[in-house]
Amino acid sequence: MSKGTATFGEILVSKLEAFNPLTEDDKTALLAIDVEPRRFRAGNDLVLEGDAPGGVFVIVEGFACRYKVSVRGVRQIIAYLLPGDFCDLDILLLSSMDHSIGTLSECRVAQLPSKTVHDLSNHAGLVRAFRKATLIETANAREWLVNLGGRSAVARVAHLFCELHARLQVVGLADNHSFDLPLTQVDLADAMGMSIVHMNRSLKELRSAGFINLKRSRLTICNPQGLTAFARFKSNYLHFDEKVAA
Amino acid sequence: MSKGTATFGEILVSKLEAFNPLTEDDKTALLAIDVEPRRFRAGNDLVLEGDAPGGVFVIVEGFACRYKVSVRGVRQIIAYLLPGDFCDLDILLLSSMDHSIGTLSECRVAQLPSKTVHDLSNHAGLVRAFRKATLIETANAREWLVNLGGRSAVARVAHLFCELHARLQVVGLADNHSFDLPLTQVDLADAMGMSIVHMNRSLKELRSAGFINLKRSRLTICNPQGLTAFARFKSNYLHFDEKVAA
DNA sequence: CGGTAGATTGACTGACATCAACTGCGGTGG
DNA sequence: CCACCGCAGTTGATGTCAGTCAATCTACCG
Repeated sequence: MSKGTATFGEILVSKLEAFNPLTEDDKTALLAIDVEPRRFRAGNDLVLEGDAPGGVFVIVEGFACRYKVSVRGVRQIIAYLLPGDFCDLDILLLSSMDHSIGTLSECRVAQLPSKTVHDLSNHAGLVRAFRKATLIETANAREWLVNLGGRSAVARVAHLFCELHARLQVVGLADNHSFDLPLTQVDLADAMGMSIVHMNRSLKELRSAGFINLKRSRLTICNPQGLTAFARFKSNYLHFDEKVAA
Repeated sequence: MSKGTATFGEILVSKLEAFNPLTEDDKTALLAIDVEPRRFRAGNDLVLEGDAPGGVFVIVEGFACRYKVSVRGVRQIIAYLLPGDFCDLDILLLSSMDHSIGTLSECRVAQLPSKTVHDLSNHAGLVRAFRKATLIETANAREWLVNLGGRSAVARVAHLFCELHARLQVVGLADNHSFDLPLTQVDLADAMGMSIVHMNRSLKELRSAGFINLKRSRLTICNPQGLTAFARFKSNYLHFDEKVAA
C-alpha cells in the first residue's frame, strides 16, 4: 500500500483494524465498495454549520478538520481529520450541523451514499468497528479539552505532535520518527487556541530544545522520549491495541 | 414531577424528549425499569480512569462530572453530568476507561445492568433517542473546545452559565431566571481551565455587570439577554427543538 | 521580477497565574 | 454556650505567559 495511492477501502481497513479485529468477510465488504474519492484543494468546505448533514465522508488522503467560526471571525479547529477518519455515521439523526468541515491541505475525500452505509449494517463486525471509532473520536475531543484547559502553549503543541504521530502511524502514514504535516502555522494555532506568533515561538522552542524539526511540511521527531515526557503524553485515550471483542 | 423526588424513569424521559419524540410504548418501557438509585456524597468516584467500564450510569439527582487528573495533580473537568444525563451506552466496547467519573454534589445515581440496557434495544425509538443523546454530548464537548480555545475567562464562565441554564431547563430543574448550582468555585475553575482566584474575579465581574447573582448555591440570571449576548451563546449545539424523526 | 502567502522576529501590553493574607460561616467538641 | 477548626470565598500584590502590532524575511508562482 503506497501512501500516495491508497484507495478508500484500504485506508479504512487499516484505520479500523488499529483497534478492532475485522473478519475477512468484513474486509472484503469494505474493499468491494466502489466510490471514487473527489479531490479538493486546501481550504474547501465539505459541509457548513447550519447545513443539513450530507452523508458520510471518509478522508482518503490529506488533512481536513472540524471547525467553528465565532462571530468575531475567529476560527476554532475542533478536530483534525486524517486519512481513514470518517464523519459521523449517526449524523443524520440531527437536522442541522453545529459545526463545519473543511480541508486543510489537498485532499481526496470519499462520500458514501446513505444506501451504501445502510448496507454495511448487515456486517455486525463493521458496525461495531465504526461505533468504536466514533467513541474514540469523542475520547480524542476530551483529551483536547485537557490539552487546552491544562497545559502551557509549548506543551500543548508537543502533545499534539505526539498524537498526530500515533494516529498517522496506525494508518501507515508515519515512520518511527517523521511524517508529513501539510498544515500551516495558522492551522496549528487555530486548533490550539493560540496566536500565530506564539505558535511560531512555541515551534521554535521545541526545535531548539532538540525535540523536533519541522520543515517543508515534514515533521521529524528527533527525540521521541523527550517529547513524550515533556508533553506528558499518554496514548491510552486513542485506544489502540485494544483488539478485544466486547 | 417535583424535582426533589424525580424517579429514574421520569428524569430520563424528560431528558430524551427534549430533542426526540418518544412513543407511549417507549415511555412505559423506561418507566417500568425498576432500579433504585444509589446515593453518593459529593466528591465520590463512580468510575476511575483505567478501570474496565462498569455499565451505564444515569444521574437522577445532583451534579457529577467526567474528569482527568494530570501527573501534576491538576484536575480537568471535561463535562458536567446533570440529572437525566447518562454515561456511555457503548462504553463496553472499550476495554478501559480513559477518564474518571465522579460526583460534585450529593447525587442519586442509577446503575443499569447490561441486561436491562440490552432489553431496551428492542425499542427502536429508544435506541435512536439514546444515540442522539450521545451525539449531542459529543457536540457539547466540541463547544467546550471552542469555549476554552477562543473566549476570555469571563466570557467562558458566562457561556457556561447559559449552557447550564438551557440544559437544566429541559429537565425541569430551572425556571426562567434561576437554578440550583451545587458547585464550588473550584469545581467551576477546574472545568474552565482557570485558577480559582480568577474564577472568583470573573464571577464578581459578571455580578457587578448585573448579569448574574450567585449565592448559596443558587444562580440567578438577572439579565438573560445581556448574558447571552456577552457570552455569544448560541444554543444550536444542544439540538433541542429538533423533534423530527430521521 | 514583482506579487503573495507563510514564517520569523522585536517591542509592548494585557490577561491570567501565583502567592499570601483575611473573611465568613457552619460544624464540632470542650 | 463559646472556642476552635476547616473550608469556601474574597481581596491585594506581583510576576509571567501569551496576545497584539508591526516590520522583515523567505519561498514559491506567475
